[in-house]
Amino acid sequence: MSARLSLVAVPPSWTAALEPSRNPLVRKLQRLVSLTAADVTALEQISLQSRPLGPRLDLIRDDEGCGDAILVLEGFACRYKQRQTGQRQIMAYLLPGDLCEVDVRYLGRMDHAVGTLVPSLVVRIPRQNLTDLIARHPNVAQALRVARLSEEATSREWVVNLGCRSALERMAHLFCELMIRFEMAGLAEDDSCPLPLTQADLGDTLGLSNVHVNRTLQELRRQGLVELKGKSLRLLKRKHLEEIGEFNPAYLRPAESPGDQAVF
Amino acid sequence: MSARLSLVAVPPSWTAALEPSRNPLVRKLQRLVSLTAADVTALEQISLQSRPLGPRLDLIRDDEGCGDAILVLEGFACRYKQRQTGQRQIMAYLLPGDLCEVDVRYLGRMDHAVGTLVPSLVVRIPRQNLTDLIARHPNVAQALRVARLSEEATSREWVVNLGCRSALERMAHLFCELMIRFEMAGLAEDDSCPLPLTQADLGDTLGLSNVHVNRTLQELRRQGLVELKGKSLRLLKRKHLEEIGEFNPAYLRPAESPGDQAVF
DNA sequence: CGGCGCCTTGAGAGTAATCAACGATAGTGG
DNA sequence: CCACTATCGTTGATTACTCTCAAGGCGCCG
Repeated sequence: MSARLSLVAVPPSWTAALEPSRNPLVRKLQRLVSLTAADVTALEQISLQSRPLGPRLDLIRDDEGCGDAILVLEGFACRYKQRQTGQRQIMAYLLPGDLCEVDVRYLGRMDHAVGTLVPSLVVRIPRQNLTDLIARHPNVAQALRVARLSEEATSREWVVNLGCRSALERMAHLFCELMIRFEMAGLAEDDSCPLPLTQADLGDTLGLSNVHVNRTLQELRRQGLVELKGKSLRLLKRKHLEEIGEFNPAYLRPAESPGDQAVF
Repeated sequence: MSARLSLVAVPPSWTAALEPSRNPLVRKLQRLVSLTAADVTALEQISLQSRPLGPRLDLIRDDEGCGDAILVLEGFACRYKQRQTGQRQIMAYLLPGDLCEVDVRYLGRMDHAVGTLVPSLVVRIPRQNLTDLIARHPNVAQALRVARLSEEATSREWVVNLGCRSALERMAHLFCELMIRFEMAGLAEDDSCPLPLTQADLGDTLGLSNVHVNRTLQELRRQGLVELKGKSLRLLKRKHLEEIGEFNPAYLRPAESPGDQAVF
């Protein structure tokens, strides 16, 4: 409905391709490659079968054999592993616009789960639909490949974060990363973005206890670096925060001048 | 030379495709998909320009803009990040048979380095050669995609390892992973494989100090779980070790019945 | 033989975990 | 509208895992 209103409000010369889409997947991919109107329509088409889900709901279980992909449109989901001890480790966040491919077909059974952290709007995309989309829309295929490179790099960054940074540094790095990712999905402004996670969720992400997350957050606040209230995060001294976390956004953003085609 | 001997020893009906290759890349990919003789020849062809390199040598620097891929034939290399503090975190190992694509063309400058840990035999593959190989050999392309899924999963496993496991558990998990990876490259037998790393290298992998690596190793030895001497690792109680590390090899091995084509 | 790199060991410090309790907040039902 | 309850956030005290610093030993290579 608001989409139609804005169509009325803007000059009629604006085409669908130029019109900024409300779809976070479209917004994200448009930052990676240029998409045609047909590409955008196809992406919006595939996002139609969305379902609202509650918090803490599994989308894919550890032992499940399904090969569907998951697209998050709103909310916050994650890949995570539950240990026998009860400990949970979050391996990756799925923000609005993130498409989560599941490798179960090639590497045996799933060894981790995918689930929502907060109430979310997600689409389950049958593998065949995704295959068709990619076959018919080479721009989209290319954009998805680049997005995947970024996901891989993000995973490696998390290894570094967990492996050799202190609690304060880890949290600073995570917050800087989240801000950029929300910005790329068109969901952040003025150095602030949604952060609906609990401190326990952050702990399971950063490899810290919830108590220590709390104290680390207080330290960040005390230093006037961040503001975190009402499920919203604001970076007050972004440069400083980036220094603390040794954060370099190169792994999240496309190169200035895109290079060759991704090979595989 | 031993290759020619075995050719003599086996029935003449064995073709080049059936003859087990000495090339670790071929051996690895053959476990993922079936390759034709032409596929094998092409892979061996691309491995010809190998260079022997000393230990601790950078193959790709942090700020380098090269888009070549790196193939390790012998030795031990890694992706790593050097912090300003001097700390190093290893993000991934490159074992014989591992092909390391560098994403620099899509995501700005390299933000980490790739280098040898010990004397190694590596090939620098120009991007164009890799593109050609993949275009002409769909089986190889498919195998490389599957191998990449496995690398991604490995990265996520390392996140879990660093995020929520104790020193002993981490090390147990890493050793189990290494054993399987060497087995897939045809370089392990009887639960033992090469491990030419120093304790400092292990520390930079596991997020532990070299002192604590030493003590953790002693504990594993004391419990009769592993034997580590002369740059060779042997798992004495593999099942037990897998339990300690909660190790599930699913992420390293292909599914019993391969599924559809990888999508992108 | 000397030097260097690596492994080993001891002592002390520190970061973060655990345990426990209390306060704040929000959603629920009477 | 308010009490009730559950979840989440906060705080203090204690424990422990791991780090840092320091020194000595061992083996290897020039």
